[in-house]
Amino acid sequence: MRNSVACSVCEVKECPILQSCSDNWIEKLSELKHTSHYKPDQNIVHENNPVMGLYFIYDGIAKIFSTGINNKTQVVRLTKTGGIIGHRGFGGDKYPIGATALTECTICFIDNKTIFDAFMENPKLTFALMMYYSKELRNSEAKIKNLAQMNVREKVADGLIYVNTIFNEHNENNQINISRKDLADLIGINTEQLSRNLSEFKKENLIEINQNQIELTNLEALNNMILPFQYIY
Amino acid sequence: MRNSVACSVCEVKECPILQSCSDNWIEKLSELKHTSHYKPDQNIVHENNPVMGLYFIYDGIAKIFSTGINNKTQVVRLTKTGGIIGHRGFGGDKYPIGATALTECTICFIDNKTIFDAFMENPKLTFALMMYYSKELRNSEAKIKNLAQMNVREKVADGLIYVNTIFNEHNENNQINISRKDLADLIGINTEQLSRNLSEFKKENLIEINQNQIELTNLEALNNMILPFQYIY
DNA sequence: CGCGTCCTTGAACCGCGTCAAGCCAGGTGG
DNA sequence: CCACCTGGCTTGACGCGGTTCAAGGACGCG
Repeated sequence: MRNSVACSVCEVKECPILQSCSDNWIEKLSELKHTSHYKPDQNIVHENNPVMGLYFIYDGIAKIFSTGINNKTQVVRLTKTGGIIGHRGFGGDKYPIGATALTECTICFIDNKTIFDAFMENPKLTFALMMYYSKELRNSEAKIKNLAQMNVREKVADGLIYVNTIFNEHNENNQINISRKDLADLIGINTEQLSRNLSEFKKENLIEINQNQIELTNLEALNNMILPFQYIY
Repeated sequence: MRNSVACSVCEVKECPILQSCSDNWIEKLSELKHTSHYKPDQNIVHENNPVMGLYFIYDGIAKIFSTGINNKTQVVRLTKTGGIIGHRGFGGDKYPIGATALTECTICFIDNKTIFDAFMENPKLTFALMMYYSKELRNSEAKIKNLAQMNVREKVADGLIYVNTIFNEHNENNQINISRKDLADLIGINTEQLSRNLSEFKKENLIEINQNQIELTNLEALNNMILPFQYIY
């Protein structure tokens, strides 16, 4: 179930948050953690399950969602290598969200007690996680404003760019591999509107579609579309 | 500019977050902090100003907002006694939001360096603030789902209840004193729709309006209206 | 009294969600 | 190999909800 200690240490050190710990705590965490692999579409966290601890993503991309009235899903965000899942539930008793793998994922789980002890003895760890929260909160509130003020066309452009930053951090090829449903749930619109707008974008040569996979061929134009929203916080 | 030490200590201790510090740090903070008073409508934090530190609300209610495209304001949340302003900017270089007093406010400011040192020497303080972030994040994401899934009528009910929890924590009289504009900006709709829906609520005896001040006379009915959204995270 | 600000109400327009049908690719079984 | 089914994607038509525009009322202030 758990890898050799040497390898585990290496893994913990690769997590930007966890490496804020002191050396002896990194070793400790490497022994106490629990690493698992997930296949695409596999469930990582079930909605409303009791909070058991935190999940640190070593590798892969996952969607975080929450199910609303009449089973309408809202994809809250995507998260990937270096990200955390379950921190929202921290301080509450149930995970307010569910998480599902979008790609192959390697994820490390650390239980409540262990992580709590680590916090108390590693101020830098707590501080690092606090900074993570701070960033998440800014993102979340930016999203509130976007949802409230953008029209559908702008939301689609915004969503495409967002997904692209997750899938192609270093602008590899600007291809994104995500289902229309997930994309629509992320943007907060229905799949039909999404389809319509993607078709328009295609006509305008902003994107290309090959067997349902979207390629952003004119990222700049998409960016310009949402520019007015970007720098006004 | 600063009160007697004794009184200051007392103030710091009254802040639920700050009292997580060790005794000597509480004294230290009492000396280094900077307390100010604000009148209604007075600005506390300007949007896009550089981040100088954190504001802890000793007393009063403030609105946190951010200005979007063509000066459309989004009121992100209200905050009151015991709350924090500016924590969103922490880790960034500019405050992503602005803050304005709604009532008379007493607010204590602690600069970046001081609070950072406090974090490093008081794990419990960092942890307490992290929990505060965690809660804020849950609220923020609940709001995302509400904005995406509620219709206007439900949004108004939700907004009224929210404002009431801020103004009347202990169900004093269920009267809320906030302008239509602020309420509309908080809910994410325009003032006209707000007016219409308030008029409807009035007809249905859910609220009463006396010289523009709203009283929630049937809180239960309002709660039932948004019940389906409440327990589904 | 006149003016400005905030709130309310009405009417018209239109963006977006919903419903319905068609398309396409992949999988299964005869 | 073809027939059929299924699930995801696309496109069109329609109607409702909500935004916008415009005008009028209530109230405070000089």
